Amino acid sequence: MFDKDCGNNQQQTQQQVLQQPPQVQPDRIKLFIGQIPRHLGENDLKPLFDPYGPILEFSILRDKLTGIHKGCAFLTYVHKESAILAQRALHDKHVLPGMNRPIQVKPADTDNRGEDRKLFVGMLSKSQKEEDIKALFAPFGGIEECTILRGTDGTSKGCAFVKFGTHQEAAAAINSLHGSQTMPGASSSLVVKFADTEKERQLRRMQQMAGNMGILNPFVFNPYGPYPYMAAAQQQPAPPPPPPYLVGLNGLNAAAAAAAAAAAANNSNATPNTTGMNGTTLSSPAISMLNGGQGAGGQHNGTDLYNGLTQTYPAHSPDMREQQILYVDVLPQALLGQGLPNGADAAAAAALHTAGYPAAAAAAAAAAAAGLQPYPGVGGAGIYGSPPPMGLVPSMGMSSREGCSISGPEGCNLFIYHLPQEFGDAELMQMFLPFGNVISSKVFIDRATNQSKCFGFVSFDNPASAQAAIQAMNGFQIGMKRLKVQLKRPKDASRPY
DNA sequence: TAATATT
Repeated sequence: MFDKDCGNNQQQTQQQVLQQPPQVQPDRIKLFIGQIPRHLGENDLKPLFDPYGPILEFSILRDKLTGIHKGCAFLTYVHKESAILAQRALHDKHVLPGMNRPIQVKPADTDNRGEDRKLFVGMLSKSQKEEDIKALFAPFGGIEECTILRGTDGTSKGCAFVKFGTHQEAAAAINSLHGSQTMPGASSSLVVKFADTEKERQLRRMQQMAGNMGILNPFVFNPYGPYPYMAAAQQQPAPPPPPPYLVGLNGLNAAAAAAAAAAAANNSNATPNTTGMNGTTLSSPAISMLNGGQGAGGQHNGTDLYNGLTQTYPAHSPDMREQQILYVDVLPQALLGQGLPNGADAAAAAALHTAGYPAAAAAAAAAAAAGLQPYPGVGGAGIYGSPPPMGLVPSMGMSSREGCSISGPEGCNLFIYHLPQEFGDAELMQMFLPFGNVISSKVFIDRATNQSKCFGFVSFDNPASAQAAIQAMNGFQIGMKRLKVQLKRPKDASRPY
């Protein structure tokens, strides 16, 4: 049958022949090969694919910068029929050594990666199988793929991906099925929506990491505050220079960002059963790679009080939306070897960073290293401007688990809900210092578990600062949660029961 | 309730 095709090609015009050499079928199929062990190269795998016909092109996908094996490949046979044979013979049929899922052999997705026709389905029963999901979605169109997400033990995670042939079919399924029913054992009605795009996934990972890692620096992170608001509202004569501890913090953030980004980008390199976090030291390539990245508006050198290394911190741009990149000259050596997330593929962080994910970089920058040493001064006299009024400074002897806090005047005291679990009084204070003199910060601690209850109080010495903080920080996203920042009600009104 | 990856 191949002879017949060659014959057809010979009948084409001279120009067509030049564009399309006769031995290559114009309708050849490029296959995507997945679940390839990362230690296998092209030559190791060729024997697997050779039996189905002559191969036109076969290449393992590798990271552009690092050359790291991505665990997948593209394969094009000379003949379309070979591709069909190979897919039929191999797809989902073998588990390559070291993998825990079978090899994938299927037509490669093109530019949009099929994302516009791929659905995420949530709130499924754990007992539902691929066939059940297919049956549910079949009325809306042709299903190209249906995958239930499972843990390594094979149990369903209660969600799935379903890929239709067209965007319209997928949309129809959403319209009819989303919220239409509640599956047995599910906590709410069926969720049917378009799957996250690759960028959204990156962001999600970053945010999760930011949330997991705790301390967050609104100076770097929050694209809409606090400065723009403060400038607009003229609550403060001028943005204060970054206090020394924030210079250090930015360095920490940058290092954490490098690590976070590396870990995120590194997911593709993780061996099965391994998550993104391990104790690997942030490797030196991170430093050199990140040195190449210049953040918009970031340039000034400062001296880190911890280690004396040169640092950079954001300039006081009137619009913090400009400041979405990492500001790094030199990562603090003190961070290296502190059990940051896997930085082994740190160059990938740079890749993420330079490949059009400024928001991801910013989100990554929001994550700061665990083990941050509070700068002497946090928790004491005000970092900015004049010290708080006498008698309002939290006593050094006050235990952070006592749950009491000092109130400022009415209109100056904030309730903060949905704090990250890791936040203590000091982190809470750091987060609100940009808005004025924080005279007290208190995270509530559960006595039984010694864990944060994820809410707390912050008090300022004036209502304008409190309002500025609400404006900038209410709704501020940390990880999967959003802060809720409200005025605390006066004492006499705060006893509803 | 979010993943093994798509030049």
